[in-house]
Amino acid sequence: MAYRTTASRLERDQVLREHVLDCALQQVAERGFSALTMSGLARNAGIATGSLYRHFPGKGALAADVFVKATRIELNTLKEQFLAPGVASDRLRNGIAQFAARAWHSRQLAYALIAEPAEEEVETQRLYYRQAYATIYGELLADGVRDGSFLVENIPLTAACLVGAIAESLVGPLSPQARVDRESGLPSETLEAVTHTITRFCLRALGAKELPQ
Amino acid sequence: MAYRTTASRLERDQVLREHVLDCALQQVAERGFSALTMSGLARNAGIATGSLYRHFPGKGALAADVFVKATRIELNTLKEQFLAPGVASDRLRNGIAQFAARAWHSRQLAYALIAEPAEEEVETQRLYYRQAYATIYGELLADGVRDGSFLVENIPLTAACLVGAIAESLVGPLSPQARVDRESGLPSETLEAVTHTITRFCLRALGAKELPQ
DNA sequence: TCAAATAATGAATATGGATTCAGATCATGG
DNA sequence: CCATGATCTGAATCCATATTCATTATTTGA
Repeated sequence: MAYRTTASRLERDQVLREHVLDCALQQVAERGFSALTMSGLARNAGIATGSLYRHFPGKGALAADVFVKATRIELNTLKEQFLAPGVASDRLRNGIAQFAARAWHSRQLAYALIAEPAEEEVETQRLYYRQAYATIYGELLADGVRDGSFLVENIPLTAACLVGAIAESLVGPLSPQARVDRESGLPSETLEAVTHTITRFCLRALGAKELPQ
Repeated sequence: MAYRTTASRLERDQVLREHVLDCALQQVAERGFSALTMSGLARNAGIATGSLYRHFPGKGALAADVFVKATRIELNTLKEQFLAPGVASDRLRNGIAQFAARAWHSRQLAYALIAEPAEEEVETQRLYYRQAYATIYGELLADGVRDGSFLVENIPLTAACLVGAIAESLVGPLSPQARVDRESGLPSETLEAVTHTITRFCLRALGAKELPQ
């Protein structure tokens, strides 16, 4: 007998799989999900088209894996801020600032993760992870109600409002960057100004006492 | 010579075109853009597939027309509320209540118009009309700043936040209806409760003095 | 009513990328 | 260094709709 599934083989498989995912993520970060084709990705990753199917059951699953890999990072980064010590309003402020900065510097990726039309499997994950976002916002709101930072009645729905406001204003079609890109080449609003406005909007909406400035 | 483009012919063409659009809109309202196929629509409208191409250059243009037809109605309905007499905060309240009620009662259509992935041409129009929404929100905000209802610095960005918060909480994956549909069959939150929470969120975010209740 | 011009028909074709698979290549144990 | 079987390859195939177009039906003016 020959060619048993040895440890080093599994290891190499795992490495190759990650390599493919990395290439795919790079493509998505540069040109969005619409630019992710199996043949293009294979070329990019230095393997044959058919070989992709040894690692992923199909394109939908591959795209979903890319989505999950990237989104988990964002979610965990935000969660870290939200779980830090301090009053809830400060934690929200920091979370928004960080999220905004990350989106600002990888706009195409942010758009792909939050809003770009994609495979059914990606939409399913998007649904799931939006819930996850809403949940951590909701937990922060609950903390804030307890520590007196916020005054909120319907926490889940309010969390949804927060997610929507932040997503739309940062990476949606109404974001300052999108507006500038399409209209004239005028200098965009600064990240600082945008962060300030969004933060103020959110804190006020939650009934926070102390506002920035 | 024969068969000049007579008035009655143009009239009939126009009527047929509207009939096709109505059928298409019905399909979209019932099952979303993903269920809109040329052959299906033709069957539905009682004409041949090829005949669709006498009225529309292609599927993308047709879908975009459906989108525009439906969205214009929503936009104008909202604009009417916003242009009514009274203080800005009241007008916003009424506008949100009406928008929420309409979305609540035609959820699939609302989702199709606001969030469903669709043809490139539809996305283009979506972009345009989101700007249009943001613009009328922005005008209302300007009014509100003048009449003392609101305290807002960056009007365009704040308008984007409003659009995002309302869209996400009403028709996005985080909306109460979506949450209930997927999880248990528990009775959904009422339209009134949802409207109340969203209104409160928005008014507070704008620095409005008097809140509901 | 007829001939000319236009519109309607729907089966056949085009399209564009995902998926497959027969053959080539490679890793392993003996 | 061979035999075995897993893996890799990429051109061929599939697939689901959008689109076309030769043919048939309608409309119009004379």
